[in-house]
Amino acid sequence: MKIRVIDFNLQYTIESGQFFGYKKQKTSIYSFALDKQLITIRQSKDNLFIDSNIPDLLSKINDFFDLNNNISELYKIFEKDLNLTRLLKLKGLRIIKQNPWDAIGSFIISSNNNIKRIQQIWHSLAEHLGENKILFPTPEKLTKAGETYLRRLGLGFRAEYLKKTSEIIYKNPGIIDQINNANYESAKEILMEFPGVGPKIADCVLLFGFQKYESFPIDIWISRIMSKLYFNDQKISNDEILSFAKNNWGMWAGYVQQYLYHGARIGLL
DNA sequence: TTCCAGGACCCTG
DNA sequence: CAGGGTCATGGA
Repeated sequence: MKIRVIDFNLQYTIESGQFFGYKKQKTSIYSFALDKQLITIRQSKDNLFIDSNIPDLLSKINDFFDLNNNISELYKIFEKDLNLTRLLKLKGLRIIKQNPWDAIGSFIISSNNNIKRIQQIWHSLAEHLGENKILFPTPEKLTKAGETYLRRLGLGFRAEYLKKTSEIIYKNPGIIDQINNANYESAKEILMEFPGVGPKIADCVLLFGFQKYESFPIDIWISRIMSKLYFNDQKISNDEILSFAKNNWGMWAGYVQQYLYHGARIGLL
């Protein structure tokens, strides 16, 4: 199937460290699970070519890649702020809409880890415990697998966190809806009660799993680049960065963050 | 060999 | 509240 897209870049979107459950087949050909089925996708100019027979594919692609969101407002922010003008080179990068539990589990794994190994662990979990060996395992599967099993898959100290958080959600699945229905601040508080979830991972989960676009995850890359761009390379607390992001970018803060993160990592800033 | 990775957690001063 | 050590693992 062929889908025409505007303001979308598949490579930037998939390879900007927000999503780990994909495999890159050749240059710029990706496969991942959409609606519980594996699809293969590539982009040529303004066309996406998708190998899949799942029903209602168009709306699911639009939903997953946030294609109904008009991000020209984001580009205006970049044009007005000279610190951000270079980020216009990343046009088409969008925030992927992930399954909430997938996002929680994925970013618990991300703690003090590198992207390559996060992906390795993600796929190892999927192959050993996930449905059809392609989906991120359910809370039930991870709870019953246990901490020792997860350690053998290479999770290290994160095994305890993932097991305990899985158990909480397995016993109280309604908490996902609670987070979804809560406002940003309340949702973040709920998430941070999960073992292994602090302020940064909570913000990632809220941004990538719950589409709360005002969240602004601060890792070491964001901390460094924000200090450089807006605070004269001085030491700056995360709280000050958060209020700066909220005041300047509001509901676009999450998008700005993702562009800053990817831009910093590829040496654009 | 040493250092680091999309941090969280715990303990000190 | 700020600042440090610790936690597994593998790649550079």
